[in-house]
This record gives sequence, structure tokens and C-alpha cells, in this order.
Amino acid sequence: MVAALVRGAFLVNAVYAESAREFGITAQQGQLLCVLMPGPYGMGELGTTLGLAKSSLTGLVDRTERNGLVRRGPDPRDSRAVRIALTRKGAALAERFYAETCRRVERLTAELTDADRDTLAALLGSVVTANKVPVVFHEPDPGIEVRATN
Amino acid sequence: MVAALVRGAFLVNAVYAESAREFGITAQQGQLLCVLMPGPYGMGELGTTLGLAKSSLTGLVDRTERNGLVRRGPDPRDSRAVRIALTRKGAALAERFYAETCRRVERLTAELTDADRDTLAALLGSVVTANKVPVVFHEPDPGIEVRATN
DNA sequence: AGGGGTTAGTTCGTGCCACGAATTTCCCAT
DNA sequence: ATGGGAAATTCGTGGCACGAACTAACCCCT
Repeated sequence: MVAALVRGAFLVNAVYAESAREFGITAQQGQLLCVLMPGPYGMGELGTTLGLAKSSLTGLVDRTERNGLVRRGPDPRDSRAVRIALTRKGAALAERFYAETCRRVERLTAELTDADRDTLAALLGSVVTANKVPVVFHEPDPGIEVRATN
Repeated sequence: MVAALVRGAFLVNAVYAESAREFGITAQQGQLLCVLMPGPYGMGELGTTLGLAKSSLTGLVDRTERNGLVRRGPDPRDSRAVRIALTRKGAALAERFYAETCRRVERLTAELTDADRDTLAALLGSVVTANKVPVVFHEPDPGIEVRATN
């Protein structure tokens, strides 16, 4: 059990990192983009979501901003706070990176039957929610298009 | 499915890293110790097992050696090669770190029934083996003691 | 008003991690 | 013996993560 979880995590990480690399970003920057896909976040929220210290986040956002993928904007409610949002370029890259990463991770379960895949998803899903894992990767869009985004 | 895998990996990683931190090592050094638990490895093997470039490994082994957890020994077969082995201190720490990490990862599945846990282990296990994930974390010792190690 | 405590982010210094390119040493097959 | 390839290390670069110290703004309370 434990070994399966740890090695599974290792595998997913490797795939994630390699996917990121091919898009010219690091895994951490990719994660940041994915978190921001639904909408802007403040630094504080990002810190708790990604499990990073404030000071770690400043640097990550700096580097990602320098790459033109993300933008710091003012928070109308609070002038010390800051809203991090995807730039147009960042949103486009996030979309592509997200899709490609989904494809690759999905392919890891290629040899499972559909039923097994569903079971695995359900079990892992319950572990994830029971442990209150932040949404560092949102559910893919199911078939029907009902986008309100943008 | 994908989201469950990615978030699960995120969760396991966080637990792993926190466990390592409490033993005064980094996640990478902890992983190195775990890989070395069954016996010594050469740099090359370590590289493929951990998925790291040779040059990355030199540094990791340097730092871990500096901490007194690991030792470079000569390879009798090949004088350029090197065998990395746990020191006595490293073996002791590895044992404790491994056990504690197992406890913590296991606790993540606390709310599953035994049957569900078995199912999850089996499914994840088949994904892991189908994708030829190296043994970066070996199976815990089942009850009966049949050690040949050391 | 106007402080005192709190919160949001940044800065700074440190150490770790990962990589590629270049290098050295050695093995081995021809 | 020699030339190709494998095993490691070195070097330089850049990203990542942290804690401690700091600044600016908010909030509340009197």
C-alpha cells in the first residue's frame, strides 16, 4: 500500500515535470498556472494552496512574471494585497500545458479496464478529499461545453 | 481520474517531505537513503533509479555524505566506478525515517475500509509496475522476519 | 483622532537541487 | 597500442524553499 502510493507519486511527478519541461517551464511554475486557471488569487491564498511559505512564493511569482505568464494586479479591497492573474500568454500556455499533462497522466492508466479506472479514481478521490488536499489541479472539463470562463 | 492522481501525488509528496524534514534531511536525501536500504548502488544505477542526471547525483551524494549518512566506496570490479553505501548512522536513520514515513502515508488512507485499501493498493500497484517505476521505496517488511540483509 | 496589534507582501541571506557541457580516468575490443 | 565509450567529477547557471527582519496598510478600540 505505502510503497504503491509513494511510487505512484514518484511516477506522476516525473510525468508532470517532464511535461512542464517541454513547455519551457518548471513543474512549480506549471502548478502555479494550473492553480490560477479558474481565476486570480492573492499571495496568501496561493501560499496555503501550494503549501509554500510567503517568501518562497514571492520568488516563484517573480520568476513566472518575468516569463510573462502571470501578472500582479492591485486588490481593490486592500491596497497592501495583490492579485495574481494569468496574462493572456499565461492563460494560453496553461491551457495547453494542462491538456497535455492530462493526456500523459491519463496514459499512465492505459492498461486498466474502464471499471478499474473508475474504481481507482473514486478511491484516490476519497483519500484526497478526506485529507483536504487543495485543488492544485482541477477536474478536467467533461464533454459538454458549458464554459463561463473568460 | 487525472486530478485524483495529481492531487494524490501532491499529498504524498507533502507528507514525505515533512517526514524528512523532521529527521533533519531533505526529501531527496531521504529518497536516497530508502533506495540504498537493500544494499549499495553505483552512481549510474542510482541515476536511472532516481531519474537524475549524473551531475545532479554527485551533488546529492556529496551533501548526504557530508551529513555522514552515506559513504563512497571503491568498486572492486571497476576502478573508475564507485559504490554508494549507507553508513551505520545512515542505516539507522533510514530505518527510522522509512518506518515513520510508512506510518504517515498509511494514515492517509485511514478512512478507507480494509477492502478498499487492498483494492487501491492493487490498482496503484499495477499502474506502478505497468509503467516500470523504479523501486524508490520498497515494500514494508511483512510480519515474519526472514532478513538476509547485512 | 490616533495608537497598538494584526495582516499582506517583499527583501535578504543561506543552502539545496537539477541540469548541461567539459574533463579525467579507466575499461575494453580491435 | 590505441581509439571509442563508460563512470564520475567539476564548473557555472538558474530555480526552489525557507526563516528572520522589514514595510505598508488595515482594523479596531478607546
